[in-house]
Amino acid sequence: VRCSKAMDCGRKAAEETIMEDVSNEEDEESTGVEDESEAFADQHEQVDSRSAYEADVGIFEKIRLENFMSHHLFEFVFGSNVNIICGQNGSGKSAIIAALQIGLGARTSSADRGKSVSSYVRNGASSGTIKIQIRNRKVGEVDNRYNPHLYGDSIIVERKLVRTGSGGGWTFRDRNDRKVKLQGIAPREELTRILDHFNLRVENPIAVLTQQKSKQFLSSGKDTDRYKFFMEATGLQQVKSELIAIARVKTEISQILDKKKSFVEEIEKGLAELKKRYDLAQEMSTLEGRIEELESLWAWTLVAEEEDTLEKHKEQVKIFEERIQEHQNNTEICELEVQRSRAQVDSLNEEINTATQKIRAQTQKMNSTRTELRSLKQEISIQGKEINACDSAIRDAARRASKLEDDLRAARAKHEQGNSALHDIEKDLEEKQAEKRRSEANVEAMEAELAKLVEQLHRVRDDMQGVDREIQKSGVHEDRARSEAQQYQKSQGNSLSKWGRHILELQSKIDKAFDEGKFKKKPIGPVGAYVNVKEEEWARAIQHCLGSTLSAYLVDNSHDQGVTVCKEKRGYRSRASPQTKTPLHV
DNA sequence: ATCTAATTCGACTAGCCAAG
DNA sequence: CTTGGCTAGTCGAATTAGAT
Repeated sequence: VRCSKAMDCGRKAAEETIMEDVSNEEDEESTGVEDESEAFADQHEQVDSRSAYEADVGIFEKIRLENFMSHHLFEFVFGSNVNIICGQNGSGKSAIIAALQIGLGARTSSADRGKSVSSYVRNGASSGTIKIQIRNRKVGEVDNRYNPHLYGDSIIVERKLVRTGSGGGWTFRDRNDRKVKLQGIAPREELTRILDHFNLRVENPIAVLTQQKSKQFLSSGKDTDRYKFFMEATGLQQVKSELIAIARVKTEISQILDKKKSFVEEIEKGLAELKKRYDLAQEMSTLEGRIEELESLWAWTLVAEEEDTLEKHKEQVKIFEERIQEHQNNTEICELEVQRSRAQVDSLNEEINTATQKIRAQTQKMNSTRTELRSLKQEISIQGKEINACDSAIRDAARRASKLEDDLRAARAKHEQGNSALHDIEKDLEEKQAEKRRSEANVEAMEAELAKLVEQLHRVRDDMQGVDREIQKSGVHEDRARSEAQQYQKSQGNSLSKWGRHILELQSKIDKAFDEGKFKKKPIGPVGAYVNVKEEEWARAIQHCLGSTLSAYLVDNSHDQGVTVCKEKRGYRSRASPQTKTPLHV
């Protein structure tokens, strides 16, 4: 099945190179994907053929797609200059452009064909692959190659797309389809470097003008859109955003610089402080040297003084030695005197002994006399004790007589006191009786007051019963009013008017459009009419969160999405996503 | 090679305000 | 009252590092 045509205008303007989707050939399909990979690397002979005007680096040599959009397996060798691809609608021409964009890292939104990477995987397949070969060779003296020691004459960028979850990624291969190991650089960064090196701008609308971009440029009447397109196409938008980023970085750096300056000031202050301390330390060191000198001087002065003192002491010692000699001479004379004195003492001792013997004899006589005196004193003591006993007996008799007289006086006084107490008790009794009579009168008055209070209490109870009967009557009225309100709400709930002022009119127009066959399937809505709130207290919160969605209508196919039932816009904003939410469009 | 969790970044939306 | 510009917040796709 013919898919596309490529015409190499650089070499042979009229010659056609017909490319075919190899997946649709039965015998090719049986070879499998791995065989195709080898073929991808083996076709260099075709690629190497070169005209005099072709570029040495940065042009596409070949593209290979597996399970990408409508392509099961597709491979295309580009001509060296201008290539024109043509084919019937749906044959996959745009898919090749999209593959070049997605394969070289463009955002999926810029390729116009899908929102996520997974949407580019062919229906029925779980993953897909894009392989793009870019020329990287040197011919002549100028060398514009990118990392030739890693890639050689061609760089193959491979991107794997997966349908579910993540896991897709980038792989880089050399001319011989060998995987290149990146050292310390992320795959995405490597791709950016390659694209920057070759100045490949796959998101620039001038480089790749998609159908949507061309419509935006050609048919939009708005100057802002045209200006936006101009900014993107000329790269000024990128320059502008880079300038903004640079300005931001500059501001951050100047802030850091200010901080560092203040930091330096602090350090300088610290340095001055340290210098001051250093000067002080040096001054102290000088003073310490001076102190050492003075200490040394002082020590030698002391030494000189001590030497003078020593001389003086030596002279005194000489004087003392002379005196000692004199004393020794005196001592000898004194010893002779002592010997004479001792002889005198001996004679005196003999005289003392004889006197002592005489004293002993006199002492024995005195002792016998003392014994006789002691026996006489004992006899006198016994006589004295007997006299004392007689005296104490006389005193006891006198004390008993005195006590009897006291008892007699006390008995007489007690008798007189008893008479006066009896008189006091009689007086007290009279007072108590008078007080009792007063209390009885008080009790009678209080009983009368109590009777009045009981009567008042009965009256208040009667009043309260009347009020209770009134309250019961009011409750009955309230229940009746509530049930009436519920009935009223139920009757209002059937109305669609609460979902918007124009909702009834819109509903009738939708009904009419459906009857006329404008819709494949009747739109469902308003959404709010299908929302059931289990607990009434959440109703307002839910209404607030859902907002205008409550008054929207739902369709389930792209045909019905484009149907307009009301051209004029009344009170609704149509800018956000008019075809999906604004009630006037469904 | 595959899967998961964390992070980044762009697209989208609601709300506010000013101009016509 | 409508429209358009601006901003803050949210959501989800894409990417990457790390584990298996």
